[in-house]
Amino acid sequence: MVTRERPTLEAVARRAGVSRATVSRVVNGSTTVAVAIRDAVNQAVDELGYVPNQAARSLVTQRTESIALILPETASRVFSDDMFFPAIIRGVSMELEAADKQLVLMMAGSTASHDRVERYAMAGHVDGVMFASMHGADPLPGTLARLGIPVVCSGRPMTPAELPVPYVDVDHIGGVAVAVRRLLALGRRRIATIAGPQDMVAGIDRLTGYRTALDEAGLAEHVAVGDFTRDSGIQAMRRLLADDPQLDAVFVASDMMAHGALQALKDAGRRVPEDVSVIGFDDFEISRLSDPPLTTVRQPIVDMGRTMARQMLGLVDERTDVPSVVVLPTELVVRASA
Amino acid sequence: MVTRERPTLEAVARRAGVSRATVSRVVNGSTTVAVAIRDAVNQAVDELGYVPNQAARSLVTQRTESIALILPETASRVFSDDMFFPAIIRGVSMELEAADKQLVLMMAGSTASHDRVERYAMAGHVDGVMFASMHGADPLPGTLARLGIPVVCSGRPMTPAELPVPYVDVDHIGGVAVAVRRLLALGRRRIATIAGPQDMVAGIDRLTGYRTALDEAGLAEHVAVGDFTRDSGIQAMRRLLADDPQLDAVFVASDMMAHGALQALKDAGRRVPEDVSVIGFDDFEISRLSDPPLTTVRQPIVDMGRTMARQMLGLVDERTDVPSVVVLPTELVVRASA
DNA sequence: GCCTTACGCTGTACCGGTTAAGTTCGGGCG
DNA sequence: CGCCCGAACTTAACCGGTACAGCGTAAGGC
Repeated sequence: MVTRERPTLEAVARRAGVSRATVSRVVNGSTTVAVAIRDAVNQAVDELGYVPNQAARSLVTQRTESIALILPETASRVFSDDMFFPAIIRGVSMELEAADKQLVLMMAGSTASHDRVERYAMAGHVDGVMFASMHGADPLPGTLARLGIPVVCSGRPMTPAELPVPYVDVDHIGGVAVAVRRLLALGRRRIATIAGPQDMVAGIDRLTGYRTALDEAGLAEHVAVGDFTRDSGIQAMRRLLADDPQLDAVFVASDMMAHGALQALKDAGRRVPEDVSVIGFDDFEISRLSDPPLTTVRQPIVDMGRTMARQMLGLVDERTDVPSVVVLPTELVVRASA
Repeated sequence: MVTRERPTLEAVARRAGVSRATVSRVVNGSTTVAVAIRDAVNQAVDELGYVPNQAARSLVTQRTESIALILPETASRVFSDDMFFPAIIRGVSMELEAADKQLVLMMAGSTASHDRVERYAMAGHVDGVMFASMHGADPLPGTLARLGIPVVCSGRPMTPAELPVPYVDVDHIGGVAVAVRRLLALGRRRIATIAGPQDMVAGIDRLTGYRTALDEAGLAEHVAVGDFTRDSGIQAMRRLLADDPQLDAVFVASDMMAHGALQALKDAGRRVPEDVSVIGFDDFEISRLSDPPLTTVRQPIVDMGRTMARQMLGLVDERTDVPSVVVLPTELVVRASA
């Protein structure tokens, strides 16, 4: 493995017969450089195959042109079958690529890796840190923000509002309200819910939306809690059926759990939508293809990623026109299950 | 946003009353440093919250402690519904995290982004580059390897073997052979296949496996080609049925296409497995849950990611005991569809 | 014709670490 | 007692860029 010597600015300068400083100016935005010299330098750059050394550049500019995305789960939990994180990554990646920034991906499931993330950001290895969907009142975003590192979260952070960090979220409550209203319009009156984990804002807000809507209709609530996975949806649906065999509708706080619920309902001999109406939340690809196809509240996950990345780019450029909070709309997608 | 001044080695040295060099030796493996001094330095580090500046370190060590993973697809295609890339990322990430290296994720769908990747690696921003599942005879891995940059591919590269790059792959041909043999054992004789894209080794090898096995049995082949997506599976299955309404089995080169095929068979009024046996390739999570559950050839994707990462770590450490080619076994997982 | 000004380039001091070479000092040995 | 040696630390030379002060030159003003 011949680690070929990479040419330096110095080498280019010698070949073009100018000074390092001039080459530097040409390589960056060539402001106020004579055309003849600029051409000579560019030719030397091409001939030597010169590429600026990022470490040297970062050392003086204090910028790395790369942004971290933290997935606050252990690697094994992140990519089970849920398409949330992949979609976030996709949105973020599109936007960063367009801005010619690099994406550094970090899992941070354990407390140990929390330190790792903090040290990493402190080491100046990235210009900013984005968090995808946090659990509980994670102090890390606040900590980093206090250190002057640009931070953006997907999902409203649960930390006390001492130091507010910018975030992008979707209208959970409004989306759920529309879903529950559809169940009511279908004549359903025993409407249960499978809620998400109550240490995540997405879990809490969707449950709040359900409660509010049911309250308005003067109906009794019926709640089972899952953790957004398919299996937990199966378990929760079984509990709901055991508690109230007469239930005629269920709002499920994630599509993965909704697929579990469909499975459990089928196993219990209930027909969907004839006996029980089911509405999910997410609108993953597979929800079009389930049996029956799932009515669900669509949240624009890729857009969340893009928006988060755009906020971040605004922050690192110290632009003042970046909205620090963005709430994207949700939309009811009606299919066969309700 | 108060960009707090980060303490430098110099500051730590002053506070501990020693020289920069000594602090440096303590911060890295503290070889031959007196205990008293070491403790004093460590205390100063803690008090100041010192974290070494990665750019400065990289500049002199010529190492960045981070590794790139290239997904040779545009961002929008990578995370459609296929779990291949997420699983690779997961495996790679686990292994790199354990080695305290960072993962830089890059999409490289277009030719333009090819240059971006090349320039990025040349700029010394990463210590090595891993490629996930390439199309055609991509010259990029060879180019980088020639420049002395450690490279590992997932999937045997199709480039002419001028400069062989290390890779990890699975036993496509053996796995497919086992699958086809099962179809034969079930008494099937009109066995079709839905092949993967013929510009990818995974597509080519799986088709070869099918052809070989059918050849041995003295049966005629019946091929339709898809591109690993569910939709292409639906289309291909329709063509196969139109060509030979009597077919009694189909080996499908990916689970996503197999799910499409199941859909198309159901639409055409065929029962699985009574009328037609179906075997897929991948063993994604959802294949346990399809109707009927899918018999499939399991490939250990997460392990591929891990193995790839381990090879890479060996290369950057210039260890000589790293196998440059690893072929992982596949395994037939029998469920209801065949 | 001389001085001012602007322009364009060069020289060089950093950025914050690592590491080879140099210095100091205590102890073993002849 | 002097010499030599090694351990433990300091000094200083890089790594490869950026940016700022400075300087030469040509154009412009009077």
